[in-house]
Amino acid sequence: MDQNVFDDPRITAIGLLFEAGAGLSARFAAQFEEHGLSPVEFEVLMRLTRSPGHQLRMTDLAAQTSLSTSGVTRVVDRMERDGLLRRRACPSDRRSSYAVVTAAGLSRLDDTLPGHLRIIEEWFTGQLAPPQLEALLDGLRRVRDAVHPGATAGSTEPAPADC
Amino acid sequence: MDQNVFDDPRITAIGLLFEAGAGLSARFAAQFEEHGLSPVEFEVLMRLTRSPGHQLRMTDLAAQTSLSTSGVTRVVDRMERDGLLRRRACPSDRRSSYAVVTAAGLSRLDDTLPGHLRIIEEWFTGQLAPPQLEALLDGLRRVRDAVHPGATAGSTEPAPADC
DNA sequence: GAGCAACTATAGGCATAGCAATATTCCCTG
DNA sequence: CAGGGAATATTGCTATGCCTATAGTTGCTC
Repeated sequence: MDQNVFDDPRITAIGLLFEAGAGLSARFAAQFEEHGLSPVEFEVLMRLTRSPGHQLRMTDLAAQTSLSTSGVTRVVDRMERDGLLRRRACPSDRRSSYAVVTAAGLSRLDDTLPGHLRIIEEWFTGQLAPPQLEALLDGLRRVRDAVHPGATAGSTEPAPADC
Repeated sequence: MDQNVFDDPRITAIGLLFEAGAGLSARFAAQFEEHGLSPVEFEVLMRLTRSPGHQLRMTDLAAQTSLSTSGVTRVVDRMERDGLLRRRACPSDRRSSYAVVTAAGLSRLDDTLPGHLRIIEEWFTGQLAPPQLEALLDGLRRVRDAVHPGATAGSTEPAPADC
């Protein structure tokens, strides 16, 4: 085992990226919890709400989050039980069903977002001078586009209009 | 619900950070699996191996990873069963025990690291020109230091010499 | 030196999420 | 229009990790 590996600039770099992400994640999770949401539930709420009609097919929701389809089934189960979402059958394809954000879901997201944005600003974007931030984001964009797991909003084709 | 929220630069920024991280994580996980390691196991192996004596008390290991103490107990259980680690009692404090990397653990890490470094380079550091990368890392360092969960190597006081 | 609070590791119970299997539906091909 | 392969959502099983409780140890205070 070569001890020098730990000083490898690649190890340093990836360590920075993940430690920054972990620190932010922890703060996000704490704030989500104040509003009765888990990180995954918040993500689902965001993805659905930013989609046309505040809805998405289960499969598409899975593709846009880090969840598997069975994971989506279960998260939607929970959120439906809590009244944040409801399922709606797709009239044109009886295999598909849509997860739709309810008024309660929108309201919950409304309550949660201001604090969320405040945390992002306090611990991330506000830590850097504007040009520094731009440079950081440019780099991240580059990496994101390279590894792109297809998670960018709108990357999947819009759902059929009749659904 | 204000649709403009989704165009908020803070949302964009945090999205970039997390999508980049998620894409890299997925690739790492696939490569770890080729070597019979989970991401958490790799992290444990790294933290221990970079520590003096290739060992760390359970509590310190928990502090340096994203795991709780009970989580560490169980990961070390598995890795000990697989022969990658062993437990060693601390002679000066009978409450504590150390997780120590075995020869098999070092060898496993040796096998895994080259591919890991290759992935970092291919999808992260190699995606950017050197000055771009420096700018990105400067920004990340700034954010990391702000949110610092105390995970930086060597941040915890060195273990008593007799342990 | 007896009592007590803090610390350390572990075990039990619980929640979450992935994989594989399943049932249903769709669509294409002949 | 019949049949087979692909797609969709769900469920069972399993693995993982957190929270809480527990047992043992330490060190401080009186």
